[in-house]
Amino acid sequence: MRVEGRDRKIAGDLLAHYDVHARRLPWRAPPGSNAADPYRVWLSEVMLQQTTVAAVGPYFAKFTERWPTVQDLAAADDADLMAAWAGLGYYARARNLLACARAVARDHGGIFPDSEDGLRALPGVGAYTAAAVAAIAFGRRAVVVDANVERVVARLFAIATPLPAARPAIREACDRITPDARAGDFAQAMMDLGATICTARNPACGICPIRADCAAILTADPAAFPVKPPKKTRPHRTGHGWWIERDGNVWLIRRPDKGLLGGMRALPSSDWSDAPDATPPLRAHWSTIDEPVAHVFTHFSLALRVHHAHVGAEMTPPGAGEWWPIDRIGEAGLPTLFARAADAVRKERQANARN
DNA sequence: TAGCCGTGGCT
DNA sequence: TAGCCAAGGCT
Repeated sequence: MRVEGRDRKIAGDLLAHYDVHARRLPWRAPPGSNAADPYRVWLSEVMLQQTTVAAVGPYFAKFTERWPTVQDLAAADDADLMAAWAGLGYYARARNLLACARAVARDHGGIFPDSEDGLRALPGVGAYTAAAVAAIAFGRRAVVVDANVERVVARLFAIATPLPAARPAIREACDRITPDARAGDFAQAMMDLGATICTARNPACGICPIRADCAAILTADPAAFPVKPPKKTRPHRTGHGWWIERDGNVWLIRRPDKGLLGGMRALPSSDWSDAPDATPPLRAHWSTIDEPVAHVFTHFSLALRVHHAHVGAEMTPPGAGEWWPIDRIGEAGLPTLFARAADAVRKERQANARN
């Protein structure tokens, strides 16, 4: 697609602004250098999927220190990697991250493919991530459309069609304004703009570097773009979690790879339904913590009732699992729901000790 | 294709 | 406070 006229001006103005105001982020090459490491770009892009820059920061630092190259990551132990990801959410990303690193190491000699198509074929790399890595790490011209770009473009051209029907038009418009040179900087500039100025709520149109070319700013409510469909209400569910303790250890299981919190260490638990099975996994003298652990997932909220019991040295719970030292529970890599459950047990323990 | 899949911060 | 939102991918 040719870039000309107004479209060329938009990219020029945005890049000029970016040259001065680009956010300094750990996964970005220093200004003026072309040293973007594909491994770090890919890792950051996966971590940033549906996740804020602030949340990613410490995880990116931890991962790149522990696994500096894609070969190091490919050689990682599955459980170690899942534990390192614990708390960041969307755990399929971590499973795909490992599968992708191993594919790059095994099938590509440890070198990331430098084309969108090649990247797109890797596990966990979709249209957005393939375009972003191709542009940012390899300087390819690629049309990079994430939620930021979607918002910026929808406003720039006052696209009134509701999402997701507007996506083809948004992508076409983004293609038109994407320059042949510096496509990676352009993509990052668009995302910076969406994150800091053209925000979802209360956009700072007064300081926007491309406000002169924005159609939405001429409307009564620029923030009304893009038009979004109504959201469905989130159902509430309940469940039961079981803290089984023996000799200073707690019984942890590994959840199935697919589904909620897939592949993560966890307490044994019921399903999350309106009428969860409250049958304990073994016979013991059970106590129940008064206050359920409240947790909100993407598509439902949960109240987890936490039960705890001690068992004898001869007792092993049914199913696969491991005894984990309670004083090192922080290293188990529990997802947030179960980390909170463990915390609730610890607090109850302390309260009882005072009585 | 629309539902599934985490978490924490902000308003 | 309850909902909204964040550099999406998979099925």
